[in-house]
Amino acid sequence: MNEELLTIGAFAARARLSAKALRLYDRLGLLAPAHVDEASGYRYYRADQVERARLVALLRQLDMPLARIAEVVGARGTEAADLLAAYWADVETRVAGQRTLAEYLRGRLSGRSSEMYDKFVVETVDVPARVVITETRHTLADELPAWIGGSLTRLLEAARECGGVAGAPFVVYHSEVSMESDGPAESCVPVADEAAARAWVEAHGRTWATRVRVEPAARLAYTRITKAQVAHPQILAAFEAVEQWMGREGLEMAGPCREVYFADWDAAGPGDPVCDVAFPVK
Amino acid sequence: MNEELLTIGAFAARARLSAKALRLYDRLGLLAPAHVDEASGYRYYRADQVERARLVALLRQLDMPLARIAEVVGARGTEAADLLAAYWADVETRVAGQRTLAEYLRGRLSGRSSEMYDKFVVETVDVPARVVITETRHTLADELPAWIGGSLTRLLEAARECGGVAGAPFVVYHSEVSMESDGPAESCVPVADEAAARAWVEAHGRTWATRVRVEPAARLAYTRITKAQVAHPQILAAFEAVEQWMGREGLEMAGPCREVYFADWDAAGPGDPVCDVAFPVK
DNA sequence: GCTCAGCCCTGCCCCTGGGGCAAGGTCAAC
DNA sequence: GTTGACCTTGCCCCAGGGGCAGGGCTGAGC
Repeated sequence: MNEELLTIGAFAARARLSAKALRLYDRLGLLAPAHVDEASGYRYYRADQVERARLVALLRQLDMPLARIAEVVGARGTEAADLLAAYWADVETRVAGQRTLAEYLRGRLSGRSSEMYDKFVVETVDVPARVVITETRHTLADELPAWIGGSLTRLLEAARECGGVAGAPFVVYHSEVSMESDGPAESCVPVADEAAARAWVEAHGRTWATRVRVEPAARLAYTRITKAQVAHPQILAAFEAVEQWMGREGLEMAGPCREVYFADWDAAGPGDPVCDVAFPVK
Repeated sequence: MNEELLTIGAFAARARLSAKALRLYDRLGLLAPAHVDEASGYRYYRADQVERARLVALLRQLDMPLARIAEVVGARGTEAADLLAAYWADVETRVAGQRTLAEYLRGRLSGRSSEMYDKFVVETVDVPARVVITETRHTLADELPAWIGGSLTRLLEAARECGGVAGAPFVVYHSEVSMESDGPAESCVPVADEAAARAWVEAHGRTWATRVRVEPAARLAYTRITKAQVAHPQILAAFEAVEQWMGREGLEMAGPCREVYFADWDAAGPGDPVCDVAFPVK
């Protein structure tokens, strides 16, 4: 070899990685040694592989999964920078949500209820019985926003042929929707004309399993949240706050929780109120 | 039972947790069922345990380890809020460091070297040979700042009896110090009087394995960083930047890397320059 | 050429926080 | 009494390695 080859230990020291990690990366095809002795199995690395190994090590410092690291180090040109930027934007989004939740929990654990009221103002409102057209689906939390968007768009369009939209669209969670549990969730749009709705569903409702039902009158305990708060996990703080408030007020839950979208989602900024997180109470 | 007991499935639904998770929390003692049927092994929970379970679920949304969650839910009064605040502050610190590193890497991967120069200006300086008193220790990255602080404090005090401090203290990394690899690192304080230093070490140097040596003259490639940048993992960006610069300039590494602390650490603010990240070059 | 320390190899079990499945026991409604 | 939904334990799986055991390789000194 005219190029000096490094043993795994020497290479590990230069790359700021452990030999164990290098063997793993070899097995995963992320960083293969330049040469492997067939008889002994010894791995030998070229000095110019240090740069790639260093990059892997630095990306691991960002807790990037090895699969995504493989994409980054395999990308050409500015694509690698774009992949990194996308990954880091995801991290920042997640941390921002967790930050909101942490602030809420800190207030709750400290027992200073004034801080809680600062964060979530809970009130009640009576809503009459209404006819709604609905779609129901099992989905996980990460796909929920996309499904809600599509579903409400379809229902709002259909509502025009059912006497028009007669109230704010809402989504009912018949069971928990989280990263593990998949609901079901039911998106609902109130319409003015029940007969027209039943006719429309009869004619067009098969594609998305659209149904018509009467949402009974209820008293709702709710808190108003902003567009930025409508996401996991920070929205859990709002649900929690309403439930805590119900407990303090001695109100019992009378049905599944829901999110009421009373504003134009697309036109709203992150800080604008767009949604009420609500529970039916007795 | 006058209190209605919930089966694990019903309890899981109310608590927004999986039955699997509840069994794990039971085994870890984090959330024991109110009653376990001896014959069947069935777990039964009281409705008032939902609150604790919800809290666990929310803390898990913050990626808090179960061991720390156990501390939080077991704490009384405002202690729980303090533990949460401490945990979240750790997270924010870590993410802030990763954010800095991510920004550096994005600039590097995008290939726009101007951005790199914006972030790290690398220069060279010639330093003469000097007599230093040193302490050497194996330590991991998380304990490194505490050790550096204590060690340099001790050495600066000792230096007063060795003719005084004759230059900026520095720390030499003879091998990688990270979360996995433990160095060794060597803290050094230049002193004016070699004979006095050797006498002092002879008399008092056993406690901390203090030694005296001559640091040879060298040309250093270095970049200046702020107090906020002196932490893992973001400081790795500075080391990387200097090495990249050396590669472009055709300079070869001539010894172990080091951090030179030229300013008063305690008096500096997060944005003040306090440290040079340096490599000896040929 | 021999020896011995220091590398290196593979393989196995460990960690966290569960998910998923199989085999079998229970419970409640019909 | 049956049936189907629910519950139990136990085992294997994931990432991203750490740590150790048992054995092979290599190179420097003699």
